[in-house]
Amino acid sequence: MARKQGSHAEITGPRLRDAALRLIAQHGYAAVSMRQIADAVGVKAGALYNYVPDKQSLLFGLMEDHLTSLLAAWQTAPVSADPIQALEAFTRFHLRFHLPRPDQVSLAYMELRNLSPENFARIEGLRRDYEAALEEILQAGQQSGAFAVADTRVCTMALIAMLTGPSTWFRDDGRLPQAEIEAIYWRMVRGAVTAKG
Amino acid sequence: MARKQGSHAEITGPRLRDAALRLIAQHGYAAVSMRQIADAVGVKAGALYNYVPDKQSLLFGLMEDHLTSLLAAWQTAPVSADPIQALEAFTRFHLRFHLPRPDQVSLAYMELRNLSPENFARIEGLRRDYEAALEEILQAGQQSGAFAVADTRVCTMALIAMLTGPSTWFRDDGRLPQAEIEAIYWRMVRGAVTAKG
DNA sequence: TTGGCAAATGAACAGTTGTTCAGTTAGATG
DNA sequence: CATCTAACTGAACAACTGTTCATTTGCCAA
Repeated sequence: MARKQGSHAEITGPRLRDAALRLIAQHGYAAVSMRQIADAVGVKAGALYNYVPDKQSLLFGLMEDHLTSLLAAWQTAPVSADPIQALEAFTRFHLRFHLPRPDQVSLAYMELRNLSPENFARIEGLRRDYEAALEEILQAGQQSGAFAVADTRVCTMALIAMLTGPSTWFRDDGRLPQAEIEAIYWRMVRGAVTAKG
Repeated sequence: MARKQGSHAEITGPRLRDAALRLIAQHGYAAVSMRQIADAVGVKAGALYNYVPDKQSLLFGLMEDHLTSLLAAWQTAPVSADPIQALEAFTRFHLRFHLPRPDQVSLAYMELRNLSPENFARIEGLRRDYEAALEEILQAGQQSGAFAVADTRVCTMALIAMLTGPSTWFRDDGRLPQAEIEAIYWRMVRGAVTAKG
């Protein structure tokens, strides 16, 4: 059989990406087979190749989509000339964007090693662009005297690692609501960059 | 051929674990085959089963070794009654233990999902024991008024995520020596827990 | 009603997977 | 020197891998 009802391309395509994202986030790229993904979609393995040229492109597409939409969302975020306000905006933006997307975060951080060299370079470039946004805020605050940061590069890495952590364990029905998570993390971020040496 | 010189068991065993650790850290558990590991050891795949019952036990053993030696090392670390000093000791201990062991850190954080349920529970228990050490310090400091921490559990996760980050990118011949990394991170940690709300 | 075509199937391809085990080898032991 | 045995090989197993493609299906438009 084929095509049980109406045109399927606009349904199977997104379903494929959804299933792949979920399964890869759960078990890892190498541990998930195209047949498992096809099963989750309700289709045979061969049909997947109507939507994706190969498994590697599927992974790359998921990671690229995540990072480009992250950067696009950041572009529309309000910027502040005040470094403290800018850093708070970044902190809250980062949490609000990442907490509802644990699967994408998982891919972005755990599947880098499964990208081909060319694909890795492109994803890494996008990630650097995002990190640069934070580092610019830190540099501005350092120059204005608002922050006391020993090394903006290291501080960038430290803050992003800290702020990305909760997407591993945060649950909507968990002990703390998202607003409180935001408040807790913002207080820690502010302290980390304003501490006098 | 077999046994080219002397008894091999005490040589091949550790070499197996070394090769497996390195390869799994680099490519991931599911992406590394027993034959690849055997190649790195200089042996055929069947020989590995003289040292390990199966692939899953190999992964579990590597992770368990790492976490038990982490906990053992922490046991011998000096404890301070002063929360600030205790937190600094933990910070420096964590960095000193993890920075030279990037492969073990990679396994401990990325391969949890490849453990069988029983093995996962045991590894997760060890990790909780370690996290508890930090949380106890935070609780003591909160009660004594030395720290201003909104939630010790969240703060524990945040600090460990931040402090484990550098083992991804730190290099001995990198821009900053380990002592400076320690200083930078300790300043950020101190600021994060002492910031007034 | 007919033809066109998007969408999916099912079989096949050539490798690879973890694991087992009878057989081989070479160093140690008597 | 003969024997023992730890250590390893090589082959085999059944299952699974990503990917291709001729074929089939069933909706749509003419």
